Amino acid sequence: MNKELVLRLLKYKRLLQQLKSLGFIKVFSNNLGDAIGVSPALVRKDFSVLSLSGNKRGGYHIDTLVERLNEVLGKNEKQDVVLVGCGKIGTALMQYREFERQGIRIVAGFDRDPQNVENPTKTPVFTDRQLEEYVAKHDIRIAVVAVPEESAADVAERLQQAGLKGILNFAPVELKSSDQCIINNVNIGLELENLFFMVKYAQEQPAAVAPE
Amino acid sequence: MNKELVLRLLKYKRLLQQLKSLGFIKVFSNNLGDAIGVSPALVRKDFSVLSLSGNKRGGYHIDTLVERLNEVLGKNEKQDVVLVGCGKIGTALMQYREFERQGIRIVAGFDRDPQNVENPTKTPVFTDRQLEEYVAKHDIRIAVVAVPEESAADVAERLQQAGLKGILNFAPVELKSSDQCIINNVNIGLELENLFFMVKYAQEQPAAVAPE
DNA sequence: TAGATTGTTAATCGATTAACAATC
DNA sequence: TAGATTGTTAATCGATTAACAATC
Repeated sequence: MNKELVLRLLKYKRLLQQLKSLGFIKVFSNNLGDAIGVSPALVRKDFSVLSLSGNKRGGYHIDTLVERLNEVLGKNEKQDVVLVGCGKIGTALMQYREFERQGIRIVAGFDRDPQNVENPTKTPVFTDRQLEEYVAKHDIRIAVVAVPEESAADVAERLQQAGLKGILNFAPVELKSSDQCIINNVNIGLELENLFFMVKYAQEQPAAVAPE
Repeated sequence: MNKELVLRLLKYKRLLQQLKSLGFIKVFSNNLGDAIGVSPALVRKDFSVLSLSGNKRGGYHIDTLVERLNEVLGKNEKQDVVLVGCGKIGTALMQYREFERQGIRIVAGFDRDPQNVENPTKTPVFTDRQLEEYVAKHDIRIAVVAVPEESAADVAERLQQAGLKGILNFAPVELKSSDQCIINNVNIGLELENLFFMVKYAQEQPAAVAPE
């Protein structure tokens, strides 16, 4: 179960739910492959790993797929997270509609200086000194980190000490996963620099580029 | 030149600049490897691809590395971008300090409804009807997209029509690169769902997890 | 010199794909 | 039946790593 595979499964799931809501009943591996940008063979392989099978002629039954994907990916589990760092990015995330749509809820924010946080939402924002207590009390497993670069490493350390199991990190530092805690880094600046380079390079050497 | 390699090169560059500013003169492949989380062999391989060489005993000279990396990655090129969609995430990005630190500048924002944009910055926000004109006039190559899911596909289409070469997409839809235009998707919800799964899975099957 | 590190080759590894028999 | 699609195996591909000779 590597990250890429899981991301594909999540994409299948989203897509299938959409198809279902549009009234589709079945789907072929090449439809799915086209839609998420992989080969039909890989789609079939992924499904076979999940012991999902289709019909030799009629493709896959969407309901069955969705059901099994929910089973594997864990549908209605509690998905509560805390947000550490309520600056511009942080508060934007507090209002991010997509989270609730995916069943994810930011239950509390923490900031070094909660007074200064412009918080138009109902989510409470506490001083970061209460972090450990809150996390323990509410059995929080996952945190979103949106603090400045300087504080990121310390915050991550504290979160791991507090027993958190997963961190989604927006600070522009590459934090490393440990056995106790899995960290996903979203490095916006890096993505954009990468894009600049890919574009420049594609212009110089039209043939040699392999996006994604 | 695949994406992973470019990301590593960007990370080397950042790290080396930091080391340099701390007064370091030289560095070994295993220092760099540890720092960015890859094997020393890969570091040496990457450098050898760039025809960078070190000293059999004394490691690599930081100045030489930085110089060559700037050469390859294109140091002081103009890095102007436009922002399409000035909602919560969009305006947060307008104020994102890390961009200017990396020499990236958001020169203009566009929104369907510029009146409603809370814009505490000097960056002008225009109506999206002016997008094509602005982009042509200022020779903009790259756009950051932070519009709602529903509009993302249309906006991407318009941007490609307008001749943009690269898009960094924050809308929760997977947009696909074409020959004309490279698209990097940053799907925050997906990253977080992924994290939830990885954490759950790691708990269930401690041995079988491979983060990142 | 002895020890350490580079540079590079060959081996490994894992993921993806081609291809095709099975079969609806 | 003829045609299309699955399910799976073996081949391919590319990236990473192990290992070691070269050498400072």
